[in-house]
Amino acid sequence: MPPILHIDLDAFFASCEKKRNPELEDQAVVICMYSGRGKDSGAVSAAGYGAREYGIHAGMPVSEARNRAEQAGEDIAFLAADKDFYGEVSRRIMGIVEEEAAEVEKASVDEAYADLPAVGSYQEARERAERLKQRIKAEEGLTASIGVAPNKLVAKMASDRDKPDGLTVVEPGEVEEFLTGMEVDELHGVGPKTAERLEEFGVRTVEELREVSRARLVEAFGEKRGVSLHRKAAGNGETKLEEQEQEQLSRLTTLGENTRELEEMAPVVEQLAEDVIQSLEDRGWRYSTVTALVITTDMDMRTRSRSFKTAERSLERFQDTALELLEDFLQENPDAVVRRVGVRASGFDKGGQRSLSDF
DNA sequence: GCGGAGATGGACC
DNA sequence: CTAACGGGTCCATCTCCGC
Repeated sequence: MPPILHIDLDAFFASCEKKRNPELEDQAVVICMYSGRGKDSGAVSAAGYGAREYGIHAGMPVSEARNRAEQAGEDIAFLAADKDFYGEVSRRIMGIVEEEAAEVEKASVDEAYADLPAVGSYQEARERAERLKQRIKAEEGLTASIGVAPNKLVAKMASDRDKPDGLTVVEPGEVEEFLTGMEVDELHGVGPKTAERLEEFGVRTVEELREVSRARLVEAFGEKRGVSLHRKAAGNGETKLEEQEQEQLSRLTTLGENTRELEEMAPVVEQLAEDVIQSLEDRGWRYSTVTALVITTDMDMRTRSRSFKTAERSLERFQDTALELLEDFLQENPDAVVRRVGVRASGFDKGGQRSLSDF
């Protein structure tokens, strides 16, 4: 089995900011997504290693992160996320990866799987991975952690083993040993909910999971998830790299204030729809399904969607449909109060037909 | 049974 | 007030419906 690499850029957003502003070099950094409500309303998008020491992590409310920073008495920099900038840095680094690899699958802005041209051994793969790390450091000033393993699942977990600036090689014969002692939620794709359900089975570790029969897992989790859990426990992962096709495109925002007045949400929804349609137009895609997304004040996400028989590209059609769906939702949920709204396009027709401006 | 559509939930970054 | 809370994507499951 030829080795697969998983490249993970360390504390990527924080590292991008430090690179842009060297004064931050020795400071703990927190990257935030602000909602625009209060001064600290928002969530932590990413925390640099310095900030993680104080228990600050992605997904945490900014206000809580501020409390922790204060308690620690540490001067931590809180910065607003600049996704466009991170995207640019990402593109350049992915370019380096593409030069060093035979095939690359970008998994997110800061992660990629890669497969190497004609490597004969894991030793050789290790050397190539070292070289890739060095190039990223020399050319972009960022460190990466790399996992090398027989499949994507193990490569991903291996890149996580030694961070930052790590390199972990797991040869085929070492997979079992690598997984030994791990808790189930350390398996990529097994989150808190699944871990909790497994605990009811008396399963906490990967070794314990491996002892559960495939049939029982399927019975408890359904066909796909059951089989997938069974495979994961054995360190059996996908070996094929393929760039995943985008299948949906959404925009979501937090309202100035909670409301259930359609008129207050309408301009926001129309703007979000415009953004989505613009993106589709840039790509030359048409949509056939429109979804209205609502996050209520209790943070519950609700959706309403409608599909058309043929793919559309009209902005008005999209806006009108989204607003109708939103209206339906409000009518069916007289107690719901809306905090955030969003729209989504899916069911793409990426085929030939381009917009008129292309002719 | 099998498909598509629609709604929801889990997971990850 | 009994906590606080972004934006985005993918995948799986369940239900319903027409066939």
